[in-house]
Amino acid sequence: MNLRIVGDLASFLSAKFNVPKEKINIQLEICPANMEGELTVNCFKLVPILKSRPDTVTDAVLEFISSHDDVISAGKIKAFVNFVLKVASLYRDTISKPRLILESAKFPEKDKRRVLIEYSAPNTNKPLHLGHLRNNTLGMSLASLLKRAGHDVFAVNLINDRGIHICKSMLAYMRFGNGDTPESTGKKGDHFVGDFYVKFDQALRKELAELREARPDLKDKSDEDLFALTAIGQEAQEILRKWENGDPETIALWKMMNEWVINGFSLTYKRMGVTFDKVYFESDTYKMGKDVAVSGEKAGLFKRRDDGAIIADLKPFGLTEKVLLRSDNTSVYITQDIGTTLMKDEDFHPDQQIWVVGDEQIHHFKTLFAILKVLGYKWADKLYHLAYGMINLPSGKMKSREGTVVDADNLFDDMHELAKNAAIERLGENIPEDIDRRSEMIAMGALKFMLLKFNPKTTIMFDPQASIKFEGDTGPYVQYVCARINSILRKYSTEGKTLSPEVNWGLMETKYEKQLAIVASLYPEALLSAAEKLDCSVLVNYLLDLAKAYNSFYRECSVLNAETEDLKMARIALSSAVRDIIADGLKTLTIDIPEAM
RNA sequence: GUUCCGGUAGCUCAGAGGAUAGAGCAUCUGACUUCUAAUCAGAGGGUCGUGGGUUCGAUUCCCUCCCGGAACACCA
Repeated sequence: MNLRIVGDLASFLSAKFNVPKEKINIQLEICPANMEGELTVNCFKLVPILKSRPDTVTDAVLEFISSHDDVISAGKIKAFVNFVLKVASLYRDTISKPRLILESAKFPEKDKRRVLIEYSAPNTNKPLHLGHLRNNTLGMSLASLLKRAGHDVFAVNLINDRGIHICKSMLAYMRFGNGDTPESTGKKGDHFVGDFYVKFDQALRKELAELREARPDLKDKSDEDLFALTAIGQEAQEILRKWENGDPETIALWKMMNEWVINGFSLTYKRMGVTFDKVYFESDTYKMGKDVAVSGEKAGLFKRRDDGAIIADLKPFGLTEKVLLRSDNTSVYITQDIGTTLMKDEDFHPDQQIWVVGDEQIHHFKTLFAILKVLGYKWADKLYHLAYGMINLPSGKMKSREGTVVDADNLFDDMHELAKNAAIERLGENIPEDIDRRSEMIAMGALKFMLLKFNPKTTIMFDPQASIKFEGDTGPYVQYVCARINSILRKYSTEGKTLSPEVNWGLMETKYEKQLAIVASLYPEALLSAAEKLDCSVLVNYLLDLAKAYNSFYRECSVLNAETEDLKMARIALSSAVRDIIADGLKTLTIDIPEAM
């Protein structure tokens, strides 16, 4: 919102209190509904800047505002100055230049950065579930948001395609596969492989039970401890060894099964709209970072322990010692992450790297960032772990063993079906040809919106009965506003009329119209605040506010049946501007909008 | 044990020094011969986990404690 009166007030206060104008940052607020006025200056916030008493500041602000040309009325309550703008001034400074609003939702050129976002990072042993959907949605929407705000953004995926987990699926396939393939069974590749992972787990649990039966002394050991004592566990580890030694048969099976899974993932990604600038595979990167550990030790940055292991001392960072290279010269998880971080830096030269990874890895990333600081990389303090919370079900945590995991593809299908049924119910006889396309946009919009509405770090509760909604604070609620406006614009153009460049904005005098104009003009603040905080929920909640303001306006102020042709024109211009802003916002969040609903 | 995150309406969540703490859902009332009711208007519903402190002012910042979750590997 760029009101003339704000700049004028800053000049006035600057002169009166002898404070440089640049220091006077006035954030106008929307006046609470139960107060007299439309806009508010919170004078408490100016007190420290102007180094004066609240009363003095408030009186000065009130004096200036009430005598300003743009103002109809003003008053103060405590240290709040509430005022009402002249209608023409309000529109002049807000919605009458919609293109300007959209254009100013961008960081200035000098703040432009190169940002690299890594997200998704799936394991290739089973299909994606709701937790992955939160990751993917957060990652792709954040990438899109930062791009929209003016940064150069690169998104990468690091697929975890090697390790014991895929060996488990391979072993189960060797045992129970009968040479089936996704093609021969008609199953999506990731689900096909995931089923074998489940079969492995079932066989393992059977062996674990037998082992505990036969060896009472092991009864209290954890599954992890006993894994290497089971025949099936040993066999899986043998496959991992063969893989590491490049055994051709093992490699061939591994390649085949990974391809199945990744083909399956790409269908899910496509449906969500997930894309990457580059995809890394852990099978290529898992040995990286060793040389950094070694050269870091030579440079005196890391220590060599008596047994030969290389260790980073992170006590200055409030952390403990961390092994980077074992005494047998093999690397650990974090060593690999050091390597891939450096590789991504080489590949993209970003100013900032962001990882979208669950909050259970907060400690890991603190450690990683500390090590990179020890290594002296100047960009190390810009690294950011977007740590998001888990998703719980009413029954508690999602557990694959208990079959309570919400499968991504199934969820998509369920939501699509529900959206379609809801549409058919509303449309009655007139089922449009593109009903499936529409239902898909509504379903995916509802899902993404739901996942983005919460602050990323909160643990969220997903109740299928309650969370799958198309009414209230949802994506479809916002989409629906666009559909309504589209409908108005369609009807208007079939009247043979086009939007006039001459709009008399000042004709719109109701509180609904003015409120809508004010909220709409706050779009740049919302978008940039979301980008600055790396938090899409800021933008989501803004779009809900704007959609609400439009729906109130819609009910109270008829557009096509406005009293005069000029008023109709003005309301159409207002509606059109709101539609463009909402469309821009939803697109920024990677949410599509159906033309009609 | 240490560290981190959370505790706000019946439920799911916003608010992060400022006005009488908000939204959606659920419950109840009202509004479709009207530009799309996936909508709108209204009602009820709160000791902002507890106890202290900081100040003009604290749900917000600091400390105590209680409750829930997570992390603290030579696992990934």
